Amino acid sequence: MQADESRGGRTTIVDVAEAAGVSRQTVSNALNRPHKVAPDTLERVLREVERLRFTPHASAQQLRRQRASAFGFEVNPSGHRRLGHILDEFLVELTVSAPAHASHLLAFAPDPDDVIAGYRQTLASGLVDGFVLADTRHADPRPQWLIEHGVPFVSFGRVWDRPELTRWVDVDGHAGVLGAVRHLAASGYRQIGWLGWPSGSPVGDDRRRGWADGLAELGVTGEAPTAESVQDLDEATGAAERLLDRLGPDAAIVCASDLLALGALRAVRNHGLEPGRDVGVVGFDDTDVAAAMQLTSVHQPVAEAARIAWDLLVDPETTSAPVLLEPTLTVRASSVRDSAGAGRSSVPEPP
Amino acid sequence: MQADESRGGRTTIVDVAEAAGVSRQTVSNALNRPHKVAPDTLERVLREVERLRFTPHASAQQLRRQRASAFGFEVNPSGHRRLGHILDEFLVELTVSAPAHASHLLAFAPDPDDVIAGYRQTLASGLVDGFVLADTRHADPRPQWLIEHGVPFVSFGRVWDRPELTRWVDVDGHAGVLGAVRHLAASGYRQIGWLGWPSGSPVGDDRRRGWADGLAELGVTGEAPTAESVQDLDEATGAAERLLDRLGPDAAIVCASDLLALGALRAVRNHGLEPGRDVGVVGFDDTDVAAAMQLTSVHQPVAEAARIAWDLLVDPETTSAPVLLEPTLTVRASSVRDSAGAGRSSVPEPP
DNA sequence: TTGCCGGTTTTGAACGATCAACTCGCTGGA
DNA sequence: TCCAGCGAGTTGATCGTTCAAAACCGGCAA
Repeated sequence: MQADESRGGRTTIVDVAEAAGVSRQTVSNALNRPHKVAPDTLERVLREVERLRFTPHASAQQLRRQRASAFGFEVNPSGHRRLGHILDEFLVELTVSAPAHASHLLAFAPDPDDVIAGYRQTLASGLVDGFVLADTRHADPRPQWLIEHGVPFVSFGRVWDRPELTRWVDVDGHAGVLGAVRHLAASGYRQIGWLGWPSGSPVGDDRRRGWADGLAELGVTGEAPTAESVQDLDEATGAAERLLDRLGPDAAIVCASDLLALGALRAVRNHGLEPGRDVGVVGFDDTDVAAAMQLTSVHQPVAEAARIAWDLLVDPETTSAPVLLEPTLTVRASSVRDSAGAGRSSVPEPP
Repeated sequence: MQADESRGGRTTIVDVAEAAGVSRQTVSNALNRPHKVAPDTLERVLREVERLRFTPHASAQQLRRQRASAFGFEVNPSGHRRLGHILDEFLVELTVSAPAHASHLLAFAPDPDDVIAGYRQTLASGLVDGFVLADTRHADPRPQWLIEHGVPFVSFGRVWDRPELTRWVDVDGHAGVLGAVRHLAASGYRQIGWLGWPSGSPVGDDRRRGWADGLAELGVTGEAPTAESVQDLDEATGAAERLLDRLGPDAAIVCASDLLALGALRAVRNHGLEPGRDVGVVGFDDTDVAAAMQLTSVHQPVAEAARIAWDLLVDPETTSAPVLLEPTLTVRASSVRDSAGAGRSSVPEPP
């Protein structure tokens, strides 16, 4: 059929060049620097590119350009998997927006005993130009190492230990919880307690401050009831029960996570009360579990975070300021007081 | 320090060769065909590889070998996201076992309007050698296209339309549900109903057959009560309520998914009954939601499936038979009749 | 005529690895 | 004595692309 594929397997830039009657470099220019090619030549070349369905060989480009146009994303085996799948979702959204930045994403799983080695290895193989960090821990060794070695990266989540860094996107947990408090107050709940993680976790502390500032805004002074629990359902249930004992009627509980909120729901039930009608409950992350339990929850704009992460990574000049995204509140039955038709909620569910 | 990096940036095979006093090809052989290198030379070369922390440049290898040692995995934006994250988990486990097969995984998100184009493009770029399919739909165009173009692939999930294919791993839904039926019978539930998807979905039909065969094994004859619902919580709840009306005391409901099971739990509550003690409920997939709701559920061995997928993909000769994995049952309160500390470890109520 | 200019296109080299063919020294059978 | 055969190691070519520099070319001023 086509003399072009005479060489065998794949269609290369040379096949296109011959078909269009130009040199390989002109084809390359047509694709990468169209302004350097005469208009009619350009059209002819692009027509052949189209016709032959030419796709440049990525490895050859990477080798010559000394750039992979790819970034690494660390995934972890099921062990330290939390309730909810915010990070899975973030990975998916990163992948979706990758082509818009002429890049792709490489998932990799470093050895838990030496995470840095995994990063070093992946980088040295030339498969990636940099990394997208997520789930930034306290005393996280990764930012330090990456900076020392001049490796580009962005982080989903502030780099708490190094406030001078600006290359991150995060969701404003403080604002999210503050919004939840306002919503509860507007819905008529009279007392609003906090069920959070033990202090020391930067994310948890930030969310808690949102709650405290919300109360201040409402004019509440003095000690407000709080309880603490680690990320475990039974423990959260117990903590929530103790919290309930200290709350008056028409109270609500704002929680640092959906798992804690689930514990709160159970505690409310155990007290013979009904979530929503008797006690408001709000969670954080808007996970599947929240949807299934009709739990009002703070929703993170993950897709937007992913897009911004790419911007920061690929066009570092244009977007240099750190970005703090505003979460939204997904309102469901657990924070609605007049639950007509209890058990079947009137709140529309997201898919 | 080291004369090796005189050339500048990265450490190449030539640097290692000079340091070890051999030619580049010998270094290559030492790494790829150690048996072709004399023992003492081998040791000397490997020592230098270690010392200089040499990592071969993946693009260069890929270009020369005409092989990417990478496989594509399709991810989809949040739209058609289902309850549970089996596929996210599968992706993670694939990534974890990738290095064991000297490969890696590339996530990509095809245009939903022309999925095949995404596959063609990804393949043509030379970034991958083949694909891992998951979530094989009915009348799925992908296997057809891949076969026609001689592209290697495995599938997580049988390729239902083409029974002659053998390149897949799957979890035996039939056996999983059968095991659930046995468990329920052994736990003392006297009547076991089925809450499934409308027939026509191969996965759902397979699971349903597991239930039917379980009943047959127990000696149940005649019509047993079933109900159908699409994957939607409210609809599932309604279907389960109708099913409950037709079940006697000490009954149990086996469901085709955790979402359906969640509907069943709500229906049980709406009838003033308690899951587990009064009505057994079993779901499928053992998602976060199941764990949170104390729902007994059929658990898929995802990590094992991922490992086998790599085997089938990378060493096609050694493992040629299709593999059907046995799921396990994660037993929780929703299928335990004597809920001793009721309220604590028992099933939380949905609102 | 010559020289130079700017836009356009082509040619040689290189990215870093592996494949294929070759060299070298040695052994052993005819 | 000769040379086929073998193990160990080397060298040249190559994968497909882009960079850098050179070549081409019509036009226009000197």
